[in-house]
Amino acid sequence: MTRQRQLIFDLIMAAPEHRTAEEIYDLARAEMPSLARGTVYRNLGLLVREGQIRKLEMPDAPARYDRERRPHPHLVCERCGKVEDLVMPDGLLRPFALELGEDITGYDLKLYHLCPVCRKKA
Amino acid sequence: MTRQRQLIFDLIMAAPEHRTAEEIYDLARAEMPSLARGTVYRNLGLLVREGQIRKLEMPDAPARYDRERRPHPHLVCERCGKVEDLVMPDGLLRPFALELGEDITGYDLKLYHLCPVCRKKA
DNA sequence: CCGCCTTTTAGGATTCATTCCTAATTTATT
DNA sequence: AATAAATTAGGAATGAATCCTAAAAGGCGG
Repeated sequence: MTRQRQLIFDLIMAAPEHRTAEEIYDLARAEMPSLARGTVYRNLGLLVREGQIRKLEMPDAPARYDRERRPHPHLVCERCGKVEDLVMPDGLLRPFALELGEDITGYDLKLYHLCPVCRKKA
Repeated sequence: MTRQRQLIFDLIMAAPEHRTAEEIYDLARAEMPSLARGTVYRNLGLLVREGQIRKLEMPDAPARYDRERRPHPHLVCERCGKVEDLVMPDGLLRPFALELGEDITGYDLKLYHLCPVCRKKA
């Protein structure tokens, strides 16, 4: 566990925001100006593979990273891309499990809306 | 409506596969060798904006295009990326509508599994 | 069918997120 | 502290997608 990996991990764990790699890079460089962009990407990938954090693919935008490791749906603003965590209601995917035979290994559920800030602008 | 746009549209409508832009480009060039890659991307974007087809963003892979315009969930093989359409059970998202106040503008639901071909290999 | 205006195309350059490369440094181990 | 293994900085490379421009095609009114 290197200083740079620790820093990246801490930054993600410190706040509920779903940041992009670039945002994490900028934040981290405020504390460690020599940090390389590639190091951020490599460690994010590593943390995801270890199951410590989650990667959130965003349509037509860079991926975001989520400190919450348990699977859950997301509410995404279709204008600005802001992301909020949602709670998965019990048994919501049951109809699919019944149809497909329980061999679902994961899911990705995004709901789109206009966040209050973007609604006001429009 | 140009020959190239018609060709791209026809190729998507002709088969249920969820192809990438590159696959569509290859198929189209078999019939029209002078077709430019940019023309494929531009027309796919155009067809999506018109609501004629749907764009499916795929994790760590190029986007795929779906001839079915009505919103619906997808079953995705986490190994090879093959995509199948699913039927959305009535009222599945109701719990969220109740919680969030009906202002959901769209959704994206992907279920991941291993397709039979990839299961056999593993 | 003809000219005129608008849209679209081919082809290549460009962008942007992300990955890869290598020598130098850091971390972990003995 | 010495050595082996892993990681870093920095920049080059990749790949999907977009953008640019001059040339070609569509589409219309006559």
